[in-house]
Amino acid sequence: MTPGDGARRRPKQARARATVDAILEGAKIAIASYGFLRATTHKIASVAGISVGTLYQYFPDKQAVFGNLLDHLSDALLTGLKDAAAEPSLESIEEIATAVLRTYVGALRDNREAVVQLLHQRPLLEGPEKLRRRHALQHAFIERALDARARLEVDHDFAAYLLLKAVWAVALNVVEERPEALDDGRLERELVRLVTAYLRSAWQKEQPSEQSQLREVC
Amino acid sequence: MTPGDGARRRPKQARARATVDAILEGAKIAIASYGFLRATTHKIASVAGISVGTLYQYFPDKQAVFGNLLDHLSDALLTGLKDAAAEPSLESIEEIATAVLRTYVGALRDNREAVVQLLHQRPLLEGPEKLRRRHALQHAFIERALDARARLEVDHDFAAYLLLKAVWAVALNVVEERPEALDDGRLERELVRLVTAYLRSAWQKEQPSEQSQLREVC
Amino acid sequence: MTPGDGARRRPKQARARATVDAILEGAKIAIASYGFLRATTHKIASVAGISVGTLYQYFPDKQAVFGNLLDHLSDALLTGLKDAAAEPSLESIEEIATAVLRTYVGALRDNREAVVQLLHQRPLLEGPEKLRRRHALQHAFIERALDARARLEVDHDFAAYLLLKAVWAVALNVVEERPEALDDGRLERELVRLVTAYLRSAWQKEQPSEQSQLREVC
Amino acid sequence: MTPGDGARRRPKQARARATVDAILEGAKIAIASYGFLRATTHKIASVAGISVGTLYQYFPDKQAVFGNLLDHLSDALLTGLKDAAAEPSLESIEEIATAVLRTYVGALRDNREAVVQLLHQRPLLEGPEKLRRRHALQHAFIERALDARARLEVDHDFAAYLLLKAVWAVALNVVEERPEALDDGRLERELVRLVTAYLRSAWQKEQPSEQSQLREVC
DNA sequence: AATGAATGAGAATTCATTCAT
DNA sequence: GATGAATGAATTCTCATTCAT
Repeated sequence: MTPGDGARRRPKQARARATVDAILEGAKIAIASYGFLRATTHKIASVAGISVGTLYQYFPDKQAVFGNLLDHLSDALLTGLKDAAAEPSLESIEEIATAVLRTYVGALRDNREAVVQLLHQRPLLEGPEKLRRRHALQHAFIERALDARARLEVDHDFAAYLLLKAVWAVALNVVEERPEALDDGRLERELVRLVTAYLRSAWQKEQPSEQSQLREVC
Repeated sequence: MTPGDGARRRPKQARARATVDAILEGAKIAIASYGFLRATTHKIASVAGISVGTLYQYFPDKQAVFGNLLDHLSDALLTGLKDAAAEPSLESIEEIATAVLRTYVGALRDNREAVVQLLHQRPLLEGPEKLRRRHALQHAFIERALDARARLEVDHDFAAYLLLKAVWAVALNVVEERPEALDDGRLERELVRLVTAYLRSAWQKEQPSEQSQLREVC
Repeated sequence: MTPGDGARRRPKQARARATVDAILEGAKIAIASYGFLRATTHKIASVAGISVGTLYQYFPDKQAVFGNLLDHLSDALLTGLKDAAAEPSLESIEEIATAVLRTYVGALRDNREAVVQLLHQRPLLEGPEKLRRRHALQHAFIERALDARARLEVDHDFAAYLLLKAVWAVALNVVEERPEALDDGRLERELVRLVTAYLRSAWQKEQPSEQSQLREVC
Repeated sequence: MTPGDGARRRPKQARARATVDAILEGAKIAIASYGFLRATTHKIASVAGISVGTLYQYFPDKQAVFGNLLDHLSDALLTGLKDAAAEPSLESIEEIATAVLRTYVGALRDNREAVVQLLHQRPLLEGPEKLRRRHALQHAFIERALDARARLEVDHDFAAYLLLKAVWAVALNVVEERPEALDDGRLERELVRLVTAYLRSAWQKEQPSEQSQLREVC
């Protein structure tokens, strides 16, 4: 039911590597231009400047192309997030959230069209297993950040999940429907507010005060 | 690009109305059973207990069927929300948010499968115009609620948009991936927290205190 | 691995029945004209005077078309054989063999091209299960004939199998390569000789004499 | 319609000869492993341990590969048959038939999978011309054997043809469907019976007795 | 109004063959 | 000579839509 999405052949030569990149780039452009449903293998190949046959020499099927593209984009995003959160100078929740979300929003700005289309289709592209595994990554990362700094009333797993989905969806939809908010900083600012406010609100009550607590933890 | 989605004929007789309903119900079931991409017109008609030909007598094309179904679901939801929010006994933000979100989550629980599949496809089903218009409804409603009760630092439009998207996405994903949270009340509770925390945080600073302010407004 | 070959829909109307027949006829002609490997679904549909879509409305896939055609031809053949062998006036092995093989050869004469191509592909068209089951029919029939009339040194099952294959293959190849022998009676005569000689030779030794034995049995 | 099947280049060096052999062996294995239809040029090359390009340096097209493989197998078989029949100590029809068919069946046992798949496809692989020519070889041989030893009622050509086809088909089918009979000697024994009985039956009537006649001839 | 048979453009995928390196 | 990347025509199958009955 969930098709594999590994590359069909491990490209050994430089030309082959370039072709794989061209295909992924072609897929990104084709999705952006025609939309997910209209991005046929022939169009992808055509945009990539190759023939269908070549596409199928490197990917077992259409899903694999999108799957790989998704992997690429996700990886790029995740790497950015890790770097942003690892910055030791960050102290308050606001600071961390700001750094992380700035990266998030920035990554989105760069790919816009394709990302939006593609990411909206994740449930179709990947079986629940794959999906959960992929999320586990970003997830684990956020959860770890939470664990390190605070004790919440909610289980951290669900809090991380909720924030991830909320941020994700808002950002994704803004790209499509309110692109101006992507550029004028409103998206970033309000996402920071959303995340920060939620986390503060979930702080365990017995702790002295939000302010002192925060000082202590960070 | 965005096909029309009005019904082809305005059904005046009861029988015709029943047929339309059967088709919409069939579409919902077909989507739930086979997934969005595999819900063909033949399957819809078959589930509805009619023939394809008849389906096309009431709807100009497939998109119209899904469009109408989406309208139905949205309308039902919106009505529920309105009723929930109109309840005069509600006072604090928590109370209002709780009432509204309880309705939201409840509606989701009832339709699960179909709703998830269908709603995930909205960006594909409808052009941006339609989408924006549809949102405008729920939107306007929430915005109005905000206007009536508070002055935020952010423009109310964007705040409403952000909350709508966040709540929507979280709820939708939970149905698919964390169904237990749908039933044990966690989803509802945390959504309330998310919305309330965000709104409090966005409160304009010059206002005396959250509590007094709230009393005044409501 | 072995695709189903039942009809996709049970045709209710006369037109549908006619279409199914047209498809089978088209398949037969297409095979005869282009050969088995070149008989594409489009060619079959085209020869049948319909569109591909219609073909797929009645058969789940290409194999099913050939499978059904095979069934038809086999059934026709088998019926002929039964009738031929049931004739009560037949007494000696020669007479029975002659009657049966005349039917066999006659059936072959009528369909020639298509039959040959199609029957040569049986191992591809049908999984071993289906194949064995199909054979079981003709087989059981021959075996019964043997049982009724004689005791052989060999197990009747293998004798029947051997004769079936031998006769089948010779006849099939003659259609292709020595069509003249099909028409001038040589094929029929020599097949009778082959079958009769084999059976006589396999007669159990302890029996008095071939002649008397034969009288007795028949 | 029937593509050429000579080797593209006449390999003079030992290395080239080894490559050709590797390709033929690869084709045999590929057929045995994947079946005739799925034995692609890439698979053949891959199994042979070379690249597609190299394959096409030695064979003009795919058919040529199979054609050559068929030649090889046939030649090997024919040589075996000749040797078997040339044995001067053989006297009766039974003895000759036994010797020849033992070789036949033995050759089959050694190649099983590939042979079956390949030989079933002969009518597809080769035009009628080629087919007739190829048969002519085995054929001429058998016919000569007949001429040397007996006078039949039938023309020897047709008798040889019939026996060849019958034996061939039975043996081929047994490999697939009754492999046990290939190993326990039943196949061989009954084929001998079939051939011997047929030939005896076709003996010209005016001859004194089968036994004396046979002595005389051999 | 309803039916369901027919349509055919379009999509995914395969594989024999070529050719630049 | 060898390689393997690239090609693209050909094939199977799907499904939204039409239309004769």
